[in-house]
Amino acid sequence: MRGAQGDLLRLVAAGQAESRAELARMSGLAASSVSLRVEELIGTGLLVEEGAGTSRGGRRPRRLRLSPSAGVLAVADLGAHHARLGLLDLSGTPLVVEERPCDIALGPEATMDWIAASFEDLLLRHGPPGVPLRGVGTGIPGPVDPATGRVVAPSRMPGWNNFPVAERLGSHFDLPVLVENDANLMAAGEARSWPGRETLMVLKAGSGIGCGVIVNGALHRGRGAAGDISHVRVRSDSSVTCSCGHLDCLEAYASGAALMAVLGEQGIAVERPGDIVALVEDGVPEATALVRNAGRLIGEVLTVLVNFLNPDAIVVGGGLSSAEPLISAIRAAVYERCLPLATRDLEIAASRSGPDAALLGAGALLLDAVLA
Amino acid sequence: MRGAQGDLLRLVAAGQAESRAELARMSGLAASSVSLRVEELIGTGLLVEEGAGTSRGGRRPRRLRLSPSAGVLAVADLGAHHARLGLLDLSGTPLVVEERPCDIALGPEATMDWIAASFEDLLLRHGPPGVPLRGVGTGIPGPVDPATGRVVAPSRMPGWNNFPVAERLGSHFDLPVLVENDANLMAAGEARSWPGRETLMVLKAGSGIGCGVIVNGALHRGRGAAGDISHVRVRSDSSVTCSCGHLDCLEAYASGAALMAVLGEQGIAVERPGDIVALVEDGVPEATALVRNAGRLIGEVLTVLVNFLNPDAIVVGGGLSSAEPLISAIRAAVYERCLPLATRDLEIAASRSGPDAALLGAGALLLDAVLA
DNA sequence: CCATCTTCCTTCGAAATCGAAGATATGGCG
DNA sequence: CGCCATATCTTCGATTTCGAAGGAAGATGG
Repeated sequence: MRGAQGDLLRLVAAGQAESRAELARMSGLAASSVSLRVEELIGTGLLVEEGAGTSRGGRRPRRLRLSPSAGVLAVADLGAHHARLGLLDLSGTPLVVEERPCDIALGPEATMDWIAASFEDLLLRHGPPGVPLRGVGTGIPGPVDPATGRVVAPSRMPGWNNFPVAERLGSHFDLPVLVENDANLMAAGEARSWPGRETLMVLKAGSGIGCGVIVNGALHRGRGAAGDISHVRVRSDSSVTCSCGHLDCLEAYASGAALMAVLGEQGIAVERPGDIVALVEDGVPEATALVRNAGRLIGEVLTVLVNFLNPDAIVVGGGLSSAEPLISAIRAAVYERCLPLATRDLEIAASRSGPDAALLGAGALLLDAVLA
Repeated sequence: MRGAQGDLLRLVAAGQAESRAELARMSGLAASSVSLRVEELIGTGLLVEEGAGTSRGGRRPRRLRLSPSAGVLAVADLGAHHARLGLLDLSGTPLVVEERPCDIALGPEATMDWIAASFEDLLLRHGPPGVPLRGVGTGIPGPVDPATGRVVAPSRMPGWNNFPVAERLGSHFDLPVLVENDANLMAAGEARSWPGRETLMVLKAGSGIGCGVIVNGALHRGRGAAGDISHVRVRSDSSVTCSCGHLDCLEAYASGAALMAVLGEQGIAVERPGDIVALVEDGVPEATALVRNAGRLIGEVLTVLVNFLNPDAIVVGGGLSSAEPLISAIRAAVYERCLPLATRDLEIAASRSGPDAALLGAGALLLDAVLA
């Protein structure tokens, strides 16, 4: 699984290569070396040959796939009140995905132990017999220090500050463990749906506002908080104090939580960001206006970042992302104020990976650890 | 010069390795392979052995250096009214640097031909005899499309839009040619002075405001305009229309040109950004207040970007950077409003590479092309 | 249907790379 | 001073990787 062998498996798992010829092109190794190694990998049962692909004008390639029995990954995406949990094969294809209620206010120990137990449960009920678990990972709705796997100064996770999440989760499994910010995972998941786009900004618009950054195809972590845009000061007539102690943070105006609060004051009861989307689709004008305004504010913040980073695409995901006015308003703001060179081929679009993006991202990142 | 050989030369040139042992560690090759290749490189005259280094507790390493006769690079940093020109050896050490007046308003053809002639002149007068020219490069005070080497929509270079600068400069030399935005070159130059700091924002505060971005040790170009912060809208009571057509751009308030205009209105004549620094050092209160305010505005823009990118350091260069109040004000703004995780180990400091940063950056980037 | 081109994959000798062992050189310490 | 620990560099046989040539399988086009 080490070195060159790992590289080849990674290419196949990531869907970047499907045949020996493609592996040779992508890995830079000689075709003959690839053949040798592939033969070994088939021998050890990690790869399987699976029929022929489509010809590109010559002999048809013999398609390669990761063996379904090579292993599974258990991944989770932890939210404030729910968690999505899933099993993936090593190529990142979900075998099963479930959503279960949970409450991060119970604290990090209880929550991590609950995730571990849920993984065991999923494996028992849906894990293919005899296929080993190869890695576990979870997303966290707060900043994670990549060096230590600890949660650092989360704004809405009381009791979690500085808790060694990765260590606790890892204590249940003697395996590679991944703990990462949820927006970062979403970004890693989307990245695979945008081939050819090397630099992405992936916005997570849900109860909060998060953003994951892909630079040159790789997740940019910074010090663990990279992509944070929720505490940017927005231009506003009124004046709101954010939970972080500063004035007029984007999150205080444009997050799902902020919108729900405003709707609540107007006597329109909403429980979760998805309810806002439903209101917008039903044509409730108050909701539409709110969402459009949120999009404008987010878009104005993004203009700065688009000029600075010059991404190839801005991908909008999260519970609010299916509200069409949100994306339109973001588009309008960005295209209006950014430099022509920065917007020339910039695509601004809704998520392609859907609600499982974070789980897919966890799989993609875990794969690197597993095949290291 | 190809492949592994090039990698070893690059490591030596970049100062990342000084002995065979270090080369082995940095390159990942086996010590024996390194020895073989180094012997070859010494044989072809590209490397020379130069005395012994300091022991780290065992046998002393035999220090390796690029041969002074391996080649020279001719580099320039083009400004609005002046150009810095220099010759570097392949390890990026300047052999000679000169500043000459020039005028980009004469148009791209004349300017590029003038640069080429100046390179020839420098070589005649300062080039070591028999040492071949291995590459040429220049910085441009405007956006450069990395794919085509053309200037794209420059705000203050009339007549240059879409001109194939790299092609024109290259027509004089049958060699690798580099054309890059000036702030990007400065960033590439600073990067070598900040070992261990992988992600940098390098601010160029001169007549204009530019910024170069280093992510994971490599220059981030985006679509050619990455790092552009001059047209971010700032919070302001008054209301100024920028040359780009939008309201209240940072550049209209905090660039050297803007400061000079304000000072002019106050009857204080200044010719170039350096004069402002002199006024500040002389304790002229109007100048100090202006510079401090510019720093605050720049700092407020940087807060957004620091939260987003989580750089390891912010480096301030350019003609205004030696004005101490500028950096203090930037520091104050950033440390006040950024997330703790983002500022925990963030360093905000003046340039370490000095006025030749852009030339050094051109050398570093050219080296990659030369040793490709 | 057959010649020809393209692409995929394997074979096999040549070349590069590795890695273990040893030679060389130095600092530290009793 | 002599011995040991450490680090650098080289030697040499074993292993891996390369690359040119060729075989296999299919597309294309008369």
